[in-house]
Parts: sequence; structure tokens; C-alpha cells
Amino acid sequence: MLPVAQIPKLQQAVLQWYHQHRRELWWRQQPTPYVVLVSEMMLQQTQVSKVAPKLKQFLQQFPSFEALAAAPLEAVLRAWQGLGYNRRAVYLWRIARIVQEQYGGKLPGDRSLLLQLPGVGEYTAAALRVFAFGLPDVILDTNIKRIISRLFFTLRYRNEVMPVSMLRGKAAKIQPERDLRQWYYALMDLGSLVCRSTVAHCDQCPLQPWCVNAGRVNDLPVYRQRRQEPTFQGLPRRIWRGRIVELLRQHSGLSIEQILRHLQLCSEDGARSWVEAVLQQLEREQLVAVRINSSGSSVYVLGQGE
DNA sequence: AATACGGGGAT
DNA sequence: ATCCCAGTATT
Repeated sequence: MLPVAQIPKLQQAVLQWYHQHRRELWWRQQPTPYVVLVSEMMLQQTQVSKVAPKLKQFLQQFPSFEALAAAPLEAVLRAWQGLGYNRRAVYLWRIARIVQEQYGGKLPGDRSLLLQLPGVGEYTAAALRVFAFGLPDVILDTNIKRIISRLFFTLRYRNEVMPVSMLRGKAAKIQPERDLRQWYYALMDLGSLVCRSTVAHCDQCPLQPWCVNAGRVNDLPVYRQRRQEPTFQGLPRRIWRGRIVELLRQHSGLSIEQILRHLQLCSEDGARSWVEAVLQQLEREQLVAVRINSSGSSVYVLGQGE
């Protein structure tokens, strides 16, 4: 039960820690709506270390909403190579077109409008408001959820996180009146560097004096939930999906037979119909399209094949 | 409330 | 070999 009088001290401790230990992430300087959007889409479920080089290259190739909206989806999907969750690339490209066509080239700052954009949920909408526009909001990503959970709730597991409904009020209560950008960068860095998922470094943590779990996190058991996915030929479907998209990145315009051959699958034992079903799903998500080539036969292409 | 969705580095 | 990650959409 954190006394209100302690909150300014807690804020100061966090901000001072940030001043000394923050990660130097170049896209945090001069954050424009476009740069924040691209970075946040890339960072969904994807580590900073993996995003950093890709983001740089992506922004160089597509420097603005206008450039991204004008680009063929195929090129965007190629630039996404290695990041995973490829549908995010489609979402991002669609957002660029929406911004150009419906919002006059400017990303809106209203919560409800941001949430209507494809691939933008509660987290990304809040991050855009705070980081891109300097507007007030409560950001709850995996790092901040963990910090708020450990700070206020006595936990049973090291990697336990309370439901968002129980965290939002707490997060709002400890956030400062102004300069939310620095505040949330600080919390994210703290979660990434100190209050980590499986190993907490409470001795280095500026929140230690107020944290109900200080010093005991690493004594808690790690909770593991095991759920094994259905597999085809020993591999989960999303791995096959990823392989197909990667294959079409390398050379777009392959027949079903060529795809099966590249995947080292026989047309026997139902592989063909199974792969066709996956391709149909990819087609529905616009990651793949079917075209008729000069010989009059169907080939699969990356994106919508403009 | 569960599940699908990637890929690579950390442990 | 398994865990983890600046989550979102669908069922």
C-alpha cells in the first residue's frame, strides 16, 4: 500500500536510474509518428537487438508514410525478412495507405482512431500516443506489466504477471504528471535490464524500497506452461508458413509443385492438399497471391504481386 | 479464455 | 532443448 507521499520519491529514483543506465536507442531521439509506428510494429514480440538493424534499413528504404504507401507490398515483405510474424508487415503497409488516403498523410492521435488501425492494439495505441505525440496514456507492455505486478502484488511465481485490469490503475497512480515519454522509456529499460523475467536484480533496482517482492523474486519457482502444438511432418504449421513466405521472398512466382519440391515434401501422403490449405490461409492474409503466368498456369507470388 | 502467429539469441 | 521477446486478431 504505497503512500501517496512516497510517489514523487519513487518517480525520482526511477528517473535518476534511467539517467545513468538507460539503453541508447537511436530511434528514441526525435521520435516522429512514422518512426515510432514502424518501430512499435517491429517490436511487437520481438527483441530490441533484433529490431535495431532492421529498423534502420527499413526506414532507409521506406522513409515516410508516403514512400511506404507507394511501395509494392512485396517489397515491404522482403524488407521484413528475419523479423517473423510477417502479417505485421501487411498491417504496417495497410496503415500507411490508410494514413495517406483517409488522414491526409498524418497519423491521428485519438485512441479510438488508432485502435481501428490493423495490427494496432491497446499497447501500440498507448505507445503511439505517448512516444509519438506526447499525449497522456498508460502503457502496459510485457516489461511494465511485470514491474507493476512485482511492485504491488505478492507473487507465487517468478514470471507471474497480474491481469491488465489489476495493473492499469496502479500504473496510472505512479506515473508522473509530465514527461511521460521519459517515464515509460525508463520503465521499459528497467524491465529489460534489471527487473527481468526469470532473473531479477533487486540489488540494483531503484524501486527496491517500495517493492513488495524486493529480494525474494529469485526464490520463487518459475512457472512453465506447456502446450504442444499439432505438427505436420514433425513441425508446427507456423514453421511451414514461415518457410513458404521465405521461399517466395527468394523467388516469387512458384507453382505448387515447385513449392513442394523446395520444401522437400512429396505430393503423396496428403502433403499437397495440406500445403494448399496453408497457401490459402496466406492468401487470405494477403501475404501471398495467385497469378497466372505466361504459360497459363497458376503460380504463387509474394504479397499481392503488383 | 484459448490459440495462432516467427525467428533468433539467451539460458 | 527450452525460454523469451516494446502484442494482436481470431475463434
